[in-house]
Formats: sequence, C-alpha cells, structure tokens
Amino acid sequence: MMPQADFQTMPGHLLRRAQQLSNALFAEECGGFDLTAVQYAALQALAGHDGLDATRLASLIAFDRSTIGDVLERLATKGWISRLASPDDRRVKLLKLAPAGRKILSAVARPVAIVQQRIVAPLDAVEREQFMALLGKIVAQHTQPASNSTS
Amino acid sequence: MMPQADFQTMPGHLLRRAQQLSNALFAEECGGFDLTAVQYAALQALAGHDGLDATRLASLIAFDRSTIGDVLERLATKGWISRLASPDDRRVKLLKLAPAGRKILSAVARPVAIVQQRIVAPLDAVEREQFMALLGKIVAQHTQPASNSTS
DNA sequence: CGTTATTTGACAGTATGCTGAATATATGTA
DNA sequence: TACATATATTCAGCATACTGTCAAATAACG
Repeated sequence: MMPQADFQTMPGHLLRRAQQLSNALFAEECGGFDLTAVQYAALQALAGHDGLDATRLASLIAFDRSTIGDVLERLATKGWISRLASPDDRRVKLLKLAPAGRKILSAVARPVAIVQQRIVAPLDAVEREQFMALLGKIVAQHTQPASNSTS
Repeated sequence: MMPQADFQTMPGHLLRRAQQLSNALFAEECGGFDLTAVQYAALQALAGHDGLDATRLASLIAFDRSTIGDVLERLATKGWISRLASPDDRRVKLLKLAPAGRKILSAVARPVAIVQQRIVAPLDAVEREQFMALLGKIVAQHTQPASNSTS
C-alpha cells in the first residue's frame, strides 16, 4: 500500500516547481521590459564577452545550440544585438551587444537582483548560503562528470 | 569593476540548470518508454486520484491549465488515460488511468527512482537531507504566500 | 591537392509553459 | 425566466527546449 512515489517530494518535481517560480518572479519584476530570463542571460553573457559566436555563447550559459538561434533572432529583431559574419570564418556570425541591449541590461539590473532575492526569500541568511552551495555543487558535479566510475 | 551580475551563481540560473539536468537524466533513464517527466507526473497523480478533472489535476501537480490539455491529449493518444464527459457537469471531462497507463507507471517506477537519486548524487546523505528540506521550503513558501507583509 | 571529418548555423518536428480569447455550461440573482 | 457571473475546456499565439537533419565552410589528413 501507500504509494511511495510521492512525487511532491521528489527532487525532479521540486526543481521543476522552483524553476517555474523563478520564471514567474522574473516575469513579474522584468516583464515590463519585454525581456525573458533566457534573453537576459544571453545579453548578460554577451556583455562580458563581446564578439562571441553562437556556439560558444550557448555553451557558456548552458543553452541548447538549436534554441539559442531563435533567442538570438528575437534579440536581433529588438535591436539589442548585432550579428556580423566573421571575416576569418564565414560559417560563424559574431555577436555583439548593441547600445540598446546595453541600455536594457542596466535598466533591469535592479529588478533582476530583486528576483534573485525573492527566490530564496523564504530562507534565512544561513539557509540561503547552504542552499546556494548545495545547488551549485549539484550543477557543477553534473556539468563536469570527472569521477564517474561506478555508474 | 567586477561584474557583480555573475549569473552563473544566481539562484535563477542555477535552478534552470538543475531542472535541465533533471530532465536530461529522466530522458536518459526513462526515454525508452516514450514518456516525459511531465507525462509521468500526470500519470502518477491520476493513479492516486482516479476520476479527476483536468483543472484539478493541473493545480495538483502545479501545471499550467493550458499546458495540461496537450499533455493529456498525448496521454490519451497513447491509450494511457481515458477522458469521459461527466454526467453531472457537461463541461468537465473526467480523467481515468487506463490499464496501459498503469502498466507504464509500474514499469518506470524503478527508473524514476534512479533519476531522483542521480539528481542529488553529488551530495552526501546529510547534504541531501538539507537540500531537499530547503528546496521544499522555498517551493512551499512561494506556493502559500501566507505572510507576505514586508515585501 | 583532394578526400574526409568536423564545425557552424539553419530548419523541421515534438513537447512543454504561459497569456489571452472563445465557447459551452453552471450558478446566483433580480 | 432573464441576465450577469463564474467555471471547464479548447484554441491561437509566443517563447523556450531538445533531437535530428542539412548545407556550407573549414580543418585535417594522406
């Protein structure tokens, strides 16, 4: 008896819920800028690495390569980035943050910070520290599967 | 200097990555069953609440009301659930887990459990306990915003 | 130099996830 | 009963996500 498959307490379900909440908070705080969390990540990454190509940008922020194309398309349509063919390698298109994109980034800096605070607001300072460390550890370990001998 | 907007350590980004990893692990362990994590959640919920309607199912597993329709459509196509018009209220369609759906659920029980283990595998027993408690607290608090006076 | 392998971006197909509108049905009230 | 309101489902539209495929360009190799 008793369905031990209580998915309400499963890591997978809770992570999906947490991400859902995170996106909702982002939309609530930054929705007025016509900007999604994904688009913000792309812009922010470009701000620090101007002249990146799509493939490298994707791996930098852990985006699917097929997905990044559509995201960049929308960013380009809004005039926030520019895509110029590279003179060295005619396959790649170098991405650059446009002035409008830079403006948006600074405009949403505070709202984005608020979102991050609100996500972990249910936790006190100590818990927050713990949670971020553990979450970071999970992501890091799965990203760099250095010692995967047993599996 | 130093771009404090290091989104690699932001809760939002890490949660997105964690969910991404969770889904990838689910696909790796259960992909052979032609079943997604979302579809599993729906089936599992129906297993415990046979005769539920779509709206209540959605709120039970925190799905968007519009999204659940497509999911149920695919589950019905695969013959895993049945949708019968309610005699009491002709607007609602009562959902029932079909025998094939029940079979799938038991077939993926072990793979799903493995996925849950693998997600938090980078943590030791103590950390795992902490992490799940904190994650659960975040989700619970945001779900039931009882005392939101300060924000 | 030429064949092969790899890389890059584009595209098709499928599956969430959300907003908002449309439709049908119920319910409560005047 | 007539009307306003509330609810259940569906649908259109947009934005991720991922798999697989393709063509063009480049790199690697013999």
